Amino acid sequence: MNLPPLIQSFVLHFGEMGSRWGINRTVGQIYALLYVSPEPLCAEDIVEALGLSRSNVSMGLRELQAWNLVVHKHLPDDRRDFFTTPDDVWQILRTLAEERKKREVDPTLSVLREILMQPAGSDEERFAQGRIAEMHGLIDQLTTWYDDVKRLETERLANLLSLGAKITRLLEAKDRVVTLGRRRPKAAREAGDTRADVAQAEGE
Amino acid sequence: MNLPPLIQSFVLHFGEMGSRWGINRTVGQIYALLYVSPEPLCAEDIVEALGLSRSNVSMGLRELQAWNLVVHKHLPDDRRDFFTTPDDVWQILRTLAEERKKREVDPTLSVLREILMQPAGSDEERFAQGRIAEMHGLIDQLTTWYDDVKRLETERLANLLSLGAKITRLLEAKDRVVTLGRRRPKAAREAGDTRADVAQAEGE
DNA sequence: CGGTAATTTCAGAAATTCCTGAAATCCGAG
DNA sequence: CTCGGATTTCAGGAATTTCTGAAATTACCG
Repeated sequence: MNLPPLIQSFVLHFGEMGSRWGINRTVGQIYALLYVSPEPLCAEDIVEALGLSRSNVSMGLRELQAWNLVVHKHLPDDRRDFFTTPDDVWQILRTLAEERKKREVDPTLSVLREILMQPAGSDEERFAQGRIAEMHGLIDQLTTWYDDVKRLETERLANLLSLGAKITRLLEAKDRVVTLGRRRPKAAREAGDTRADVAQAEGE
Repeated sequence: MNLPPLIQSFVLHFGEMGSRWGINRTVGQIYALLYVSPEPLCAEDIVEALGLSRSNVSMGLRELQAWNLVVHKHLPDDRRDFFTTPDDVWQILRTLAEERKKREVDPTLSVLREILMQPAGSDEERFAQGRIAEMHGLIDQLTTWYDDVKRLETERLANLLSLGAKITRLLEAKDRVVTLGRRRPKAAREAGDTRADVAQAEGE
């Protein structure tokens, strides 16, 4: 590996973390390298920087493409493929979440639903179904929330997070806030909420 | 493996998912089994149900204990160790999040901070530091939000999630809502927010 | 068409992770 | 202290995952 020490630490740590989250270490390293590079890189650049075999880099890039994590660029008058990451880290996070949902969460939900449809032949099985239903409910709520939030642009998403704290305090102070907007007609919501709406909804 | 088919599918799927998220397959299976069992199980029960070696089960349970994911029970007049999972799935999720934060997220933040402290010797390194700073910012915001939310009891956490959707609409309609409470003195915040506070803060 | 450079494929080697059985340790009871 | 059941440890074998080099494929160019 032939990199400035500062970049090398990042690449190595990122690879390490990747492998703890089920992502192949070298794929993580490739991503980290692309992430911190000012210009798009071609496969050969990556081979030189990380000291991997050409074929390994090829497989890694293909993996990253399959995850939509990488942007493919063509320079004019150059047949090589160049790659970068998106500029916006929030966008990267969204993509990662989306892909993992598609590959792992959604299939899990349908497996759980299938299990819940099966007839239980014993108390043991009935109990298990109860537990599985709880888990299904949890995942379902989380994904519903996620579906809601994922479309937000970066800036709004960041805002929502920093707001999270304050909403928390509201909830602690006053349970009824959760009825916010729940019984108001669709048309009114689409017209845009205002501070008055908030106060009104809370007061219901 | 010697289990009712319904439970077996769950255990197998859970093990499979575990392994995709960096958790050893059999550890995942052990957890799944404990999760759906109405009574605490001892190591020998697990050996029989899953067909693993006794030592493997021992290592798996120790791993789960290290992650705080398992509840240790002692029955009177029985020297064996029995294990269950917490009843509340949200609590399980919290524990999982907490442990992963401790082991992976926090160390990552400090590695990134360290990298950001180093003097950059080239433009390349300076650029990389900029990117790393963005990533640090992202993780930092997420963990701040998480620290805020993690203390919520189960019911409130569920409420917050279902609220997420509606807050989103507020944000879309009206940016200014994000100033909510931002410039109010600490004492006022600790006294607990009220609707009037919200309206006042927004009006600033 | 060849020629050439880039990329991909894939069988097997290398590395890593996981699992096991045998032995060691622990611990309460007698 | 000794016995016996429960649990843990750990070296090495098994299984899985990752990586590589050689060969194949692709695609552009003259």
